[in-house]
Amino acid sequence: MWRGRCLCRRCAEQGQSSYNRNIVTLDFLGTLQRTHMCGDLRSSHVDSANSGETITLMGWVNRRRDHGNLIFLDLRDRSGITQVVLDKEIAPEAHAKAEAARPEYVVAVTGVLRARGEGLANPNMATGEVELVAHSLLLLNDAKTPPFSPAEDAIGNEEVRLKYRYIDLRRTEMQHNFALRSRVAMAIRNYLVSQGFLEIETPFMTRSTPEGARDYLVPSRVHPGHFYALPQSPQIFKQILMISGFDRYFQIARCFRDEDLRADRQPEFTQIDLEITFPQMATIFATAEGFLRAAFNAAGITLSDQPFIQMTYDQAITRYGIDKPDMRLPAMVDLSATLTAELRETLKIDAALPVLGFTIPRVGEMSGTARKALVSEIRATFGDTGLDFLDVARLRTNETFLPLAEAIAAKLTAEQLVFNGENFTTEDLAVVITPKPGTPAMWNYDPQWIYKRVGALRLELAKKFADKHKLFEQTHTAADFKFLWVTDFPMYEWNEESKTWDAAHHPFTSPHEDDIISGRLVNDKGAVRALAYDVVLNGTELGSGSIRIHRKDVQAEIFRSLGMSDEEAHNRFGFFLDALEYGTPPHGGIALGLDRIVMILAGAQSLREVIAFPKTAKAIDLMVDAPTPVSEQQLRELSLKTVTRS
RNA sequence: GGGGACGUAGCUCAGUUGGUUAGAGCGCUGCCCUGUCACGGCAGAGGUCGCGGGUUCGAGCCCCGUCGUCCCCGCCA
Repeated sequence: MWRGRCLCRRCAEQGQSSYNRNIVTLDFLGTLQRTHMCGDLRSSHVDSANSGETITLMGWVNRRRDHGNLIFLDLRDRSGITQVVLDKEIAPEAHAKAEAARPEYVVAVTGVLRARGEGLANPNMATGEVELVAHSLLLLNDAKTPPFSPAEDAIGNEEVRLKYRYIDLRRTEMQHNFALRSRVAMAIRNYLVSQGFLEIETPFMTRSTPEGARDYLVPSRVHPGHFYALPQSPQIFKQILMISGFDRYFQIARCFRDEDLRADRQPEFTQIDLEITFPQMATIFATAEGFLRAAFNAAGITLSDQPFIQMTYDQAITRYGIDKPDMRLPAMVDLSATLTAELRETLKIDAALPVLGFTIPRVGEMSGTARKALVSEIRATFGDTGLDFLDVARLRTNETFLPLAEAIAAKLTAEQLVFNGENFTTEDLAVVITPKPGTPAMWNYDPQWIYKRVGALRLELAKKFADKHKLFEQTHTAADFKFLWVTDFPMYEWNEESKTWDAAHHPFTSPHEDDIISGRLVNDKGAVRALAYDVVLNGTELGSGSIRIHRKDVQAEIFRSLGMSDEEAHNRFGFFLDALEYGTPPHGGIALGLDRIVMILAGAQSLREVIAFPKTAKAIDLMVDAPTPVSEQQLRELSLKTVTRS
């Protein structure tokens, strides 16, 4: 064995003295087969009869502890780690090879499993009762010193992790995440198939429909100047599958949206997409709840059989100030009724507007200084928004306001001060948000604006105090997961910029039948409710769906109301309008984000932890380095020319 | 498009008021070690302080610009 510095050009250039410190002679695998996985070995596998039965493990060197004539290798595969002992007296050749082994070398070990002696067991390891005494060791491959060690719990920065994703993915946590993801996806498939759903694939190369998100485009070589688009969702295809009579469709489908990213948004992501004919919302809810229970079950969590709670969009806004309420936090309460006319006068609070209160658990334990800091923080958060707040604990110290404080406390005690099974005193209440007089122009006297702004503050403060109050601590039981359905979304949203009505969901969503019959669809767009619904878990939107329009006349009316001429609608969706004319059954469905479900189940803070090869916030794949420029030749073939934008 | 945080050894980070030769832990290399399991001991290597410009006698530190990563707002039917 030649030992010395690697002299190859690459190492010389990089100055990496660490590469191949010892040039080792690598072994061939030959016909050797693995007999066990590292993480599976237990006392029951020990060769107690001394029959000499051997075990062969293969994997990566996790750690090496060299005691001279005795070397320990922690051998790792996806199942776990087993300690291998190399004793110079027992197996001198294997021992010599182990001297050359380094972390992340790939090795095969054959030997006899033995129980560790008294005091030698490691209770922190699943396999800590046993160790493999090596008779032979094969060095199947060496490894450069990795930029970070998969054996370490402390993880490096994301840039390095993403560049060397294959090393990052070796970490136990990541291995668990993807095993979990696989189990969850399988459980969902099994459930849906058992409910009579057919899995049908739809195209990736499809037609750009310039609604919603920006498309990723694919240029056509044979049709210069023409482009396919990657699907933002299989929406139209799944509706056409219903028109085609497939009755129940599902797909675990990749979707693509060219929008700015977040911790919970990737440019390509995976949806559990399904659609049924002759739908009642209850059927769709039961189906989604069914596969969610199956998915959680696959993660070892048994959810209750009770249907998820439901609330309307309006209720969500007035109680939580957001359309995806986190039910782990107490709701807001409208305290308008507790304010007498005199108090409103004294406090200069507008009689027409809501006065909202919410609790911050144990805020009463805060010191005076901390409380002051919180107060100025809230002021800063609101900025010059025309909102102000009252600190109830402060109100209690002022005789004028004592009745108000008592009234508020009484109302909150009734409705709010039991949280996570604990009772709080009114000292826990910090804030009551009131619209300040004199600056109504900023929010157009819109109560919704107040609800949403206070809702945002509620979330911010919850995050701030989350650790302190163990608000989001995971016990990994059903109690950690608060689901709900939000229904009756508005059909339209007013677009202040373009002065038009936009579809709040998508333009294939059916309005409430009542709102069609009553004529509201034409006369009072702002009041039209959609048969659209979201499923929300712990403040995260897991998915959304709707009952679709199945009548051509209704679909045409919706397109018109969105400011789309018949001609324009025909240009964009002609094929779909045609399809609607050939016997379209009522249909509806839903799509849920698989990545988000797995992220929550894994207790991860980012989708990147549950997507094997994710992209950065700027949509770059750091491992393969994509996107890249392409050759002039490729561009010419596609009849494309790049221009530099100023 | 906007706001914020970060960028110093392979990794995690420290670096005082701008002042001599930029440090620590881990990792890495060599030697020693038969019961370790985050092994230990001794010795050693390793730096374009993200990049570019400016101020200054002097810049890791101050200023301007730029690039990258992360978080948030806008955006995501």
